[in-house]
Amino acid sequence: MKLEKKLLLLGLLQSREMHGYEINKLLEHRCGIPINLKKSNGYRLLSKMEKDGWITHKTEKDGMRPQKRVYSVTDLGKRAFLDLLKENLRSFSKPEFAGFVGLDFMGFLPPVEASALLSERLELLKEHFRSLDEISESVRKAHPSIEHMHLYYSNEIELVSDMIGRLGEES
Amino acid sequence: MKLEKKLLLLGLLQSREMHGYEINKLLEHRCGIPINLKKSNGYRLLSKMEKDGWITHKTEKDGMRPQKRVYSVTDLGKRAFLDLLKENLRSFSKPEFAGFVGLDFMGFLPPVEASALLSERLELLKEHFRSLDEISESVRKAHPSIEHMHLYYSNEIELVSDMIGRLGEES
DNA sequence: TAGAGCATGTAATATGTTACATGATTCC
DNA sequence: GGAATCATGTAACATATTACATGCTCTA
Repeated sequence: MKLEKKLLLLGLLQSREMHGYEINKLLEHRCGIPINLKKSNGYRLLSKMEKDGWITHKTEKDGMRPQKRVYSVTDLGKRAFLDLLKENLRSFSKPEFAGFVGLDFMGFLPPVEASALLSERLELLKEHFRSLDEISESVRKAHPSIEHMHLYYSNEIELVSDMIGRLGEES
Repeated sequence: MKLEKKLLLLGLLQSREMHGYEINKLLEHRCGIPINLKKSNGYRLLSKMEKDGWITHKTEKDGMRPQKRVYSVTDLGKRAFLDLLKENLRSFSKPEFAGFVGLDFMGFLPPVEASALLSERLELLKEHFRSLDEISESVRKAHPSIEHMHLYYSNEIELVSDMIGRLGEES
């Protein structure tokens, strides 16, 4: 996972220079970003990459606001970025579907209960889907990952709906 | 993630008693299991769950083979299992798609190169898909998670193929 | 007789999260 | 005047992987 997080940070910093807080804000809501990056982990990775010479920072100050460390990617970092990028495109990393584990054990619950629980889940899924769906056409065009996730969630919604339907027939 | 791993272990142990090595063998190849569980982590979780009173073991020995610790789920463990199961069905945990991160940065590479890398990836994807596909109809019927993953991979293959196609037109 | 498999784990390391700390500023 | 936001991080903890250790048995 770590490598993908570095790849993401290097990619973002190459589109424009940013400081830690700014990146964190960007990723915090992150409905359209395929991985999770928490605040303190973000800062840690930036420090690590700076120590490794992949990025450098200059200190900036706007008026009376706290100092910021504005990072930019070094030549070494750009080479590292390309290596990470190639590796990422070339290889296939099995995603983990933690939420699927329970599906195989639904038989342990009465169908009515399982159905109710899956309906709760369906609502959450739909809500998340809508947030992806609201992303503008132009942004999505430039971000194939969002298109991917969009399709994933629409299928997931269909599958869960079907399951609920089948549970209804059983009871 | 940890909770899903415990859920999985408890579920497996309720279908039949097993020892650590056996569970690990089962999950090691795991083309049809939605999460990863490495050997030493498996042993660790079993110890933890035993310490918490969720499972117990009896020691068995077949002939001259090493002793085994055969685990079974306690009443407390069964209750914990049901709680974990309900929580898993009810909630929606965003999967992370580490492999998608690079897709948004393809523009940093010449289309021909990106296309070649994605073709490598496509082969790996197809190979994995075939291994899922070989799972028998009856096993898949009993494991909705496999059906889910199966659909996921077939879509993923299509998307990556399309991308390669589009990159071909660009160059 | 060498290597794979059976069976258990520990130790060291890597990775990630949560809660906490700080101190100014801006908004209500 | 109090809460939210800006901005940085550290410390403690939680989780997971890798490499290593042990020692027996079965197979080629």
